[in-house]
Amino acid sequence: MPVGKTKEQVVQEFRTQAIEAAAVRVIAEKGLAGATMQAIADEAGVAKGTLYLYFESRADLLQKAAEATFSEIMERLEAVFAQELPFADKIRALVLAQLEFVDSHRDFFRLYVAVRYAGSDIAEGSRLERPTIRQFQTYVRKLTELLAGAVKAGHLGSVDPTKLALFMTEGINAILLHRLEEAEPPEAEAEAAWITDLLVGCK
Amino acid sequence: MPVGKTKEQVVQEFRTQAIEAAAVRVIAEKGLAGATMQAIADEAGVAKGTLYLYFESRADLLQKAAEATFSEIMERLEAVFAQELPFADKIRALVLAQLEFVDSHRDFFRLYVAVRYAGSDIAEGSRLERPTIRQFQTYVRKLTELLAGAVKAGHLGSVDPTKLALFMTEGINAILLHRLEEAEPPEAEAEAAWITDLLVGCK
Amino acid sequence: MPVGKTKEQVVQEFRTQAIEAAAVRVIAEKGLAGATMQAIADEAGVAKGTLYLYFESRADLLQKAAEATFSEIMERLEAVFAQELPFADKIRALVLAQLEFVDSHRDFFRLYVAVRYAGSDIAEGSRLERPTIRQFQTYVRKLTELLAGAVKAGHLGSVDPTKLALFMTEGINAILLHRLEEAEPPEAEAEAAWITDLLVGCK
Amino acid sequence: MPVGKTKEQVVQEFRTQAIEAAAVRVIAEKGLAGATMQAIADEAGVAKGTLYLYFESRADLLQKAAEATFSEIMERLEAVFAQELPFADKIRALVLAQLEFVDSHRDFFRLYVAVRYAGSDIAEGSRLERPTIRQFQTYVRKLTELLAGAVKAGHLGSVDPTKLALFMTEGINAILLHRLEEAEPPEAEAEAAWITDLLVGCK
DNA sequence: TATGAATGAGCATTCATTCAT
DNA sequence: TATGAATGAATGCTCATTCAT
Repeated sequence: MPVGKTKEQVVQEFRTQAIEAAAVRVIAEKGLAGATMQAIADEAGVAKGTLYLYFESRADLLQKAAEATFSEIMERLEAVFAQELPFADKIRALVLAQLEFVDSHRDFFRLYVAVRYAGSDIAEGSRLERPTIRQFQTYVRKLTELLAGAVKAGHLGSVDPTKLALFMTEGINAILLHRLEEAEPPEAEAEAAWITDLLVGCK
Repeated sequence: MPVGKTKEQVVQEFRTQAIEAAAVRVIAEKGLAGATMQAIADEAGVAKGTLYLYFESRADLLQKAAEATFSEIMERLEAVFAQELPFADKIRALVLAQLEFVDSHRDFFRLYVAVRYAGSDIAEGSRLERPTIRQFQTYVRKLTELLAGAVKAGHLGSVDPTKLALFMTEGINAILLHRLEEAEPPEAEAEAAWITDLLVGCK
Repeated sequence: MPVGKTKEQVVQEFRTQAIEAAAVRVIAEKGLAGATMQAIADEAGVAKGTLYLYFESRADLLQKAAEATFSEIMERLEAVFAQELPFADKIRALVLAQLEFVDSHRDFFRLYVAVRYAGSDIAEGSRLERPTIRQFQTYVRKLTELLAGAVKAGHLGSVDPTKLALFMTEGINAILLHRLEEAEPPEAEAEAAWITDLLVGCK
Repeated sequence: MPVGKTKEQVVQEFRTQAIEAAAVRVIAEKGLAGATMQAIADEAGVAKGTLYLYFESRADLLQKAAEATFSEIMERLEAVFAQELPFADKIRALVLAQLEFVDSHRDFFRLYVAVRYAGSDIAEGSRLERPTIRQFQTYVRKLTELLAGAVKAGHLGSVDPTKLALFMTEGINAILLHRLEEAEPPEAEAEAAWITDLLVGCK
């Protein structure tokens, strides 16, 4: 196994991640418009030109930074989906996973919002592929399947599972955003509980 | 009665509104970053300099455009709040009002999102007042009061009404956004019905 | 004599002078760059467009305003030149006239300076004729003649009278500028006396 | 010793001076209002954006350009002040230094005048420090001290030394300006001689 | 590979000038 | 004659991107 090559790849990957993380921090602090290449380079402790060795353009960098961060939370959610759990417990676990992630990654949300809602301000038009959105859609699809199963099993009244999935997702986001502004947010578990009750307590 | 003066005011107001509407369309089409003064002027069919006769700056224009659009929907929602209606019907009416507004103002949402989530990219820092956000908060407060009453009256399980209000609001937004992308969205009434059931069917 | 015509001319002239005076005040207060057409129109209490009924362009307006103000002081100096006076007394009278004019027209100097030193910022290139400079040159010429006579008569050492005239003129300006910044400038007579002594006391 | 660092500093300083020199030439040719960033960049043979790598703003650039040029002549004058010379010779040497400087820096005067008289058109209000004016005042103060000593020693009649210093300075400027327009100006020495006689020959 | 000086297209904003009323 | 809304060229400035070192 060619160790040199591997070492290079490791370095490459490390740099890439460090820059993406820097971008996330800058967006969190200064907003999307404040996330200039210079600001990101400064935060990452590299020169402006270096960014172009790892990313094609600003849009590409922001895109990938978003992707990376999304991947992190998606991984956790996938883990929950993979567990064998009763429906209500699964919902609660999903909500909890999101709450905990946001609690420990307060920077993340600004980026989330930037990508989710100002997408075309990042990627020129809707020309570029938006893997981030695809990740989001994957999540929604899985949630939809979960809900569809629950409807069939009689755990839920008969609603369009896709729409309920969307409704839930954004509703949870609202709570996440609200938590970010609360001085002392309640325990994540308690919060997950009432949200679950709201959704699952309905017949 | 100074008729001349009135005429001027009418023209002034007309122009102001036309420019605001143009801004909303541009934001809808090109995003916040694409809403340059030139683009807005072109869309409005006036010269760039003319914008500055009616607005102090780009931030002011975007702010006012957002305000104006928000005011339109808030008016409808206020009307619903003012009606004497059973709780469930009121919720349904609120949801319906939002659905109908978005159905007939497809441009609106991009602006809504821009203001709600990228606010600081419009107004430098939080220096400028953000009346739009205040309007939004007014709505949330009224909804909160409505929900608090319902909790007290036993129509709802015991949840934090503020959080439920936020949850509902964003959940509804998700459905609104989804409708925008649907080729043939279902009847607004049907949609309002299941959302209401979801929220109110819980005990 | 066609009275109507005359009346119109009187109004025309009155307006012209009022606008020129407004321009002088604005320059005094805000500097040359701050003397926009709008600012001048506001100060004059007329609409922006009206300025173009009396002047061809901003350059023309500023030019004429300068001319008018220069004419005022030139008139006084001409009167002194016309008097029959011994050399030293004439010099003293000239200095005194300038001191008194500046004392009572504090706005004037800013304009003087603007025209004298930033000429090409008023008139595009040096394309436009500069009557103001001509007025200034007329004054210098007359002073030169006076000095030439004094040299011939032995009242002065043998210097180039043109250069002495320029030297005097700017030297006096320095004193005028300095007076503008003094809280309680000395009597104009006293000032005129030492300046005259300086120039005439030389053999 | 970090040679690399030094090299960078040298380049930095060289560029800075080249741009300042370009600014001086543009002001000399087109006046203050014509000295746009584009014009200065063109004259310097760099792109517009490059100017902002070396100067914070247009005001900063013009300010520093003025400062640099002023420093050059001030250095020469300081050298004269530092010499042990009889009063009259010192005056003559000061006048001569100014004449020679202007003879070899014909562009300078337009800038001098711009800074001296239109200062507030360069720096918004009196917000920015005006080191240039301070340099000028330093010169006037030193000259004032020299003159005060001469009055005490009986070389001059009893005049206010400050005012005489101002008078001299501007008077000399007039001669400098006049020289600029003369096709074949006389020897600088001869000119310095009569000016000195004028000032010192008075008792 | 890493740098950061240089570039220049693009932006918000101002203001002299025009012209329909 | 007087107005001031409309215009758009021009300005100072920013920042994504390139490239010589």
